[in-house]
Amino acid sequence: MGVSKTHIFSEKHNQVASVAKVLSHPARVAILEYISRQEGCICNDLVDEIGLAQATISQHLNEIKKLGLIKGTFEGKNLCYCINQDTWDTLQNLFGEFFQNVKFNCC
Amino acid sequence: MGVSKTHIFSEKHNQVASVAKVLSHPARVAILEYISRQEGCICNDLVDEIGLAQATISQHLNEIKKLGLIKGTFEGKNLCYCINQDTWDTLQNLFGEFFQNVKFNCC
DNA sequence: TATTATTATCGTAATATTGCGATATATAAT
DNA sequence: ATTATATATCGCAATATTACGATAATAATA
Repeated sequence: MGVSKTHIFSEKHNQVASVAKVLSHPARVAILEYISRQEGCICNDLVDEIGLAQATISQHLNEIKKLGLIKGTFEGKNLCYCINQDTWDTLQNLFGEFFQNVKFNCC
Repeated sequence: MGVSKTHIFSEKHNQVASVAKVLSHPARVAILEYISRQEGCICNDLVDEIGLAQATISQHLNEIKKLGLIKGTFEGKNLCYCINQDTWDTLQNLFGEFFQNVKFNCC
């Protein structure tokens, strides 16, 4: 049928999956790292840096934004995206805990 | 066009994305946690535990296996899946580093 | 070797993702 | 207000993922 049955899984498992989904495309991983290296990055730079069309970059940015991992503010006529530290910490912990728990419980 | 341009990204970024992809479905997150809680788990248990068809569980297991996160051995007539500690550690580090680096570099 | 139980694979339908060109919207400067 | 530049959204085509029933393969036991 092709439609994920998210309702049969726990809140936690769905959360981990949601975070992972955003990181499951190399473009988004690259975007996040690039943003973190700049002090505020400009979307147009990303188009050159990453090598995908502007529309595609915008789409990827939107998926990252939906998770709350980045926030953008206008500086002059450019949009400056920045890592949202609070969300980042939360998701890092969520993920770290999952990895640690599974490892800890393992046979 | 709908085909990911993995070749334009760095090895590291593709690796992170590959790991994340496996964790990007709640069923696989749930499977990994369940396996870690048992000492060796049986695939048939998973069908009851998770609530997806046997064929679907098998598919998900295969994707986890392709990453090397689990290994299965036969015990009696049942397949016992176990977390592959080595791979787990490696991927945990890969992921942890990415999270940490981005946070560290952030404005 | 036949039987039974477990797991994997095949085929297929539904849905989701990726990518891009075209176009719309938004902001700054003129 | 008009123009120029930056970013977002729309529409579409190609491909990938998810799920399942049916069936094949595998392993233990009778």
